[in-house]
Amino acid sequence: MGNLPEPLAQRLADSGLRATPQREVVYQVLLHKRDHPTAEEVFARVKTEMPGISLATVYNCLETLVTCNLVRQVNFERSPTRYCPNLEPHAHFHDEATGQTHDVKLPPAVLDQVKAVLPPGFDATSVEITFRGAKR
Amino acid sequence: MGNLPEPLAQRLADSGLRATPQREVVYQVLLHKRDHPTAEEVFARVKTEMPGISLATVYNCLETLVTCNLVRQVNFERSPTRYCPNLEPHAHFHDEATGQTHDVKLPPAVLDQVKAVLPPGFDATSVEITFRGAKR
DNA sequence: GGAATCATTTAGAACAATTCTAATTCCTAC
DNA sequence: GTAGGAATTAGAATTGTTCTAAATGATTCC
Repeated sequence: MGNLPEPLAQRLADSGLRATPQREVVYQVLLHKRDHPTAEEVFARVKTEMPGISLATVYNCLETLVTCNLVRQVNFERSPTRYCPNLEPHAHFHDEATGQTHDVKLPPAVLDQVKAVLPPGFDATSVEITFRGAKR
Repeated sequence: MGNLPEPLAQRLADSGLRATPQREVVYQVLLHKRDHPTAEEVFARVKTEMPGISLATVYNCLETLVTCNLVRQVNFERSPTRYCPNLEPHAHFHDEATGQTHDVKLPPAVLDQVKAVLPPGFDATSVEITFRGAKR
């Protein structure tokens, strides 16, 4: 609602951006109910407080918050699905410079360690590990 | 888990499906150049051998191969991007029954172990770990 | 061997999520 | 206050994928 937890204005300013009402409301909505909403869901929630806001603005604000490192996108970037016939357990390394995806061998011990972070009651059928970065 | 062409007919039969020329060519194309192609790229490659094939069929074949566990999709399921204001290092657990996404705490030691699987020359700026399964 | 049945393929339309465009409004500095 | 950049907006456009309905192909069962 009205009050912003100050990181927002500060972080935006650091990036040379303004703290607008729309950005504040979008950020508040994300902080308020942390159920990993989609852009459409954020839009619906924001509209109850700011009925005039547009979907495009919600997308813009989300993008801004992501670039300020205040918010993470879970399903990362929107690119076509890729297919891989390698059935061994492996991670993927996505080279942001070239757009190429490389397989990275995943030792069973590491995979076990990763699976062990799940609290009781969480039964995973699959794990996906994806790195992004640049390859020399 | 060999990569010979033979498993194809067998795996398909196991699932009550037929080994059609289209499915064979799509699978061959994936085996032949393992650069994680998109559906469009597969389509382009397959057309050189089977000019009449349609894009819809390529999508169908890829889906079939995925359900037979002969191929993995890298960018997983096609659903809207989700946003998360939790900036602590954490993994995500996607509950396939409810569609909900939960944060899972990621101890620094595990994160370090995971980062250590990268061969020299791979500089990662981020890692994303996603589980899928069901929560009791 | 021929009809009945079912799987598969196909072209194109439909769809959903997102991004783009161009016009407008809003700030912030001079 | 006015110029200039930043942000917002509605709606169109784009992209990747799925759906639909018709045509084709393979199997089964007499």
